[in-house]
Amino acid sequence: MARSTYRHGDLHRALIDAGLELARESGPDAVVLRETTRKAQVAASAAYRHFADRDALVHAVSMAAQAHLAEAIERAQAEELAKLPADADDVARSRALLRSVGAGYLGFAWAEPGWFRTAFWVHEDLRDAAARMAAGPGGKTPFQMLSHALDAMVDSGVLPEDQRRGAEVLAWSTVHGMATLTIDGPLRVIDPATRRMLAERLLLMVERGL
Amino acid sequence: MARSTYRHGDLHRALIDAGLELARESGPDAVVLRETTRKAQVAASAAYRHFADRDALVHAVSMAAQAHLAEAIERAQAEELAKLPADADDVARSRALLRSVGAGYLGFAWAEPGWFRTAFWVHEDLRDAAARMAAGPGGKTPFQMLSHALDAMVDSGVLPEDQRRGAEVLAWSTVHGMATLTIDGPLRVIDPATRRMLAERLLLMVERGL
DNA sequence: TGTACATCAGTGAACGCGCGTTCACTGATGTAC
DNA sequence: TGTACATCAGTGAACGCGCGTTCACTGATGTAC
Repeated sequence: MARSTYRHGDLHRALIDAGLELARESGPDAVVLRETTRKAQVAASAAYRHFADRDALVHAVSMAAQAHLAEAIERAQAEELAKLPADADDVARSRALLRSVGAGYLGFAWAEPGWFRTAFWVHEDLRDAAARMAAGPGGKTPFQMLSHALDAMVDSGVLPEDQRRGAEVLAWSTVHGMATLTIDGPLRVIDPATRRMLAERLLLMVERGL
Repeated sequence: MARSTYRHGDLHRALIDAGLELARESGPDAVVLRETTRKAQVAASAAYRHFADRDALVHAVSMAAQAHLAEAIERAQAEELAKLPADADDVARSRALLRSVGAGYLGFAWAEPGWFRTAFWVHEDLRDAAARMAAGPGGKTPFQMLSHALDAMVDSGVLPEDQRRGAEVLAWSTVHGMATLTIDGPLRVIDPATRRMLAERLLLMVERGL
């Protein structure tokens, strides 16, 4: 009896991909070990050659989802900068940089709510551990892109230097809250057009408020 | 054989209370039907006299958690207003009103993270249904208290009338994001003193940004 | 190049678990006479 | 006031379920000679 799938090639990757597919639909709870191995066409126990337990698998899927988020922000940033007139000054550039981080973040949450939720899944046992998010192809985490944009705003003089410290947390809180309230929370009833408009105003508020 | 607990008195309420105790520790997932009935010292099947299924029970517990949140905000508001000098003008009063909504919200999230998470639990089958949160003893939901504070800011002239529409969503997003990032998310490593300071700045940012 | 052998990735049967839910029951309580 | 009876809140045994995890195994692959 031929066992063509005996050596899989890259089961580690295949399991993460299967997990991503499951997570995409509804979030991290959908990454059930048995379902994931089923999707990868492999015995359930095979997962234990690559992950210590289910939590380790979900953690890996979460990291992959974080990378997708980072990539989405990179893409939004590139697009926003490309739209800028060639003679745009540093003020306009730094503003565009910051706004595109927020817009990319919200765009990802709305386009891929399952992945967005998965990216923020936290391993029970790691509740207290330092949390560092995964980077995109460009090598930066969302937090680092946000930091960079804020630095640019200080350089261009839009953001007073004494307001710089901790500004990441304020900006991040704002868009993260809108994301969670509108995909899972009580504001999920807001239609896409309205929430896009609200996102615009939210980003303006951050710019002015910082 | 005496069955002293045959008629319970108010099992409906007792199950919600048991659920609240379980939810307090770690959130809505801890409200397991069998565990809840065990805590209420009753057979598991007894729950079905009061709730259609587990989801209905968790929903009831969620509403109770929402009421706790609303009450915490009411309390924060009363305290903040009491601290105001007697000759404070409407500007100061409306500002205090808004800030205390945010402060009460964040204070509750930090003091009772399990309940906070439970308050935002969403019934799978009700994902698309209109979501209305529960009110506190004062009869107002958190959203209504926020609305009222924003109205007061318009009346006192701090908030331009043309910025009033949708301002609830912007303000709410901001504090909700900080709450979720700091209790569950990547910012959970921030120590209580630092996050209190950041909350101060966050509320200032909202005031200025709106 | 051919053969013997060690490695170890994936198998599949089995396990115990706690869960949500059902169902026929029982007996405390309220009510009608 | 006393008795018969209907009601229905809570019982407890039973169900099937899918889960995560374990374990002895097998056979494809790489390597040493």
